[in-house]
Amino acid sequence: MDAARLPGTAAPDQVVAHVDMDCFYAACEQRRDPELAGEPLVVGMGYEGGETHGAVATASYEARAFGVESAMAISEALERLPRRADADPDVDAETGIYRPVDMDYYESVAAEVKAILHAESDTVREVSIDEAYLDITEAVGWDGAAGWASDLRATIESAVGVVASVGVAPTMSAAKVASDREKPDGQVVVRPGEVREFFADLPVEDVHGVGPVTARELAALDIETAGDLADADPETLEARFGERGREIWRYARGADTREVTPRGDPKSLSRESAFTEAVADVAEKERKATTLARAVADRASRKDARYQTVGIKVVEPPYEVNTRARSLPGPVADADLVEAIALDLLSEFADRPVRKLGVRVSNLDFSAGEQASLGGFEGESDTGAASPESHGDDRDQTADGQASLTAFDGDESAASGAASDERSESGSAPDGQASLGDFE
DNA sequence: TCTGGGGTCCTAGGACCC
DNA sequence: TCTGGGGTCCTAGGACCC
Repeated sequence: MDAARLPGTAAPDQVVAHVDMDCFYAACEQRRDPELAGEPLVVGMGYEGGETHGAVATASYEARAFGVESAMAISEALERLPRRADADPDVDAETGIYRPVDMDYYESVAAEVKAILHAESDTVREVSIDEAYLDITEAVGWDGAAGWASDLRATIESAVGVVASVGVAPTMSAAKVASDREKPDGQVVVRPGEVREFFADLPVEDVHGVGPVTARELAALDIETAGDLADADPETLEARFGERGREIWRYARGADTREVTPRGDPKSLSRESAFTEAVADVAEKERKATTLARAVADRASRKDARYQTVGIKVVEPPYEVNTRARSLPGPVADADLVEAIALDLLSEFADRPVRKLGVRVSNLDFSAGEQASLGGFEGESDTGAASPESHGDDRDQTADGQASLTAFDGDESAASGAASDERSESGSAPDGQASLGDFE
């Protein structure tokens, strides 16, 4: 659909709202514990009460006044804003409150907000726990946009007890920037025709898709504002940054042709966790990898996802990221197999110090739920078990599917067990090669 | 900057196929 | 075998987003 439009041509007349919760994790903590309202509050990831490890996930505005920022190391945040629990009550110093992330609680609060959003529009794209785009072209339109945004913010605050900012614009990228302009508890409406002017003076990092690396390279080209980017030569940008170069150029010009669409199924699921300090001990690394593998398999199973690829991430000091992955002949749902593959991939790093480990499953397949009713299906006859959409995948699932799985040199029993389960579940096409041969 | 956790997309090279 | 073109899938790394 987007491809039908030439780059740079106007998007269809679309009214996009971006709703962004303000300091969401901190706001959730304050909702749960009203005594935290108005306090400098820091919510830390990878942080346990009383420790100094981890990073700032969210700081309340009161904490930001002390220079505490998102992604900052907790140790540094503590230097700028000492922890109240550690402070000498006799010394009159400003202190803050530190809390570890409680994702389950934040998700429950987010669900209340999302329910409100879905009542406002049929087309909602949830981008993250605290952010969503709404297509309000039909439901609201331009004339009602400001009043609608104001009502929405009031509804969220009174019904859920957290505060949101709203941006409305003709494109997703402009709506996103607009919601950020009057934070907290603010709103900005950018009308069609105003987008380029709206962007002109913003730092180039505010353009979606421009991060620290690209911003540095752009600065070397004397491109510092979104206006500079809009005026730059797209050929030069493309030569330097590939397709993304042209894309950020279009965004800076307000020519973002993306339409708001709901998010589909996830492409991958992962769990990762850092050690407090780098660890070389094999057993300790394996313990963590096992825990992560179990957690990721559990997450997949709760989402009814099968996976065809299992991978690990290994971060070595100072911050070298390594990834390894192995694909299977067909999708599986088998925690033992995830664990065995993760440990096998990890063995490459046996004698190396590691600061962080991750386990990921990808190549996800969500069709298993539909096949569950065919559960009685057994054996080699492959009629019916494969859904039409999975036909292409089945070509890979030749008779050697079992051999490939068992060839994996980890836990043989787990691997071969998974292989036979898998074959009976998805119904392997015994001869994918023959059809390829017909091509000649 | 010495750095958490969960994702997405793009690119480049290699294996393999006809 | 160094000779073509066209394609797919997989792995690994990088940049980015929140």
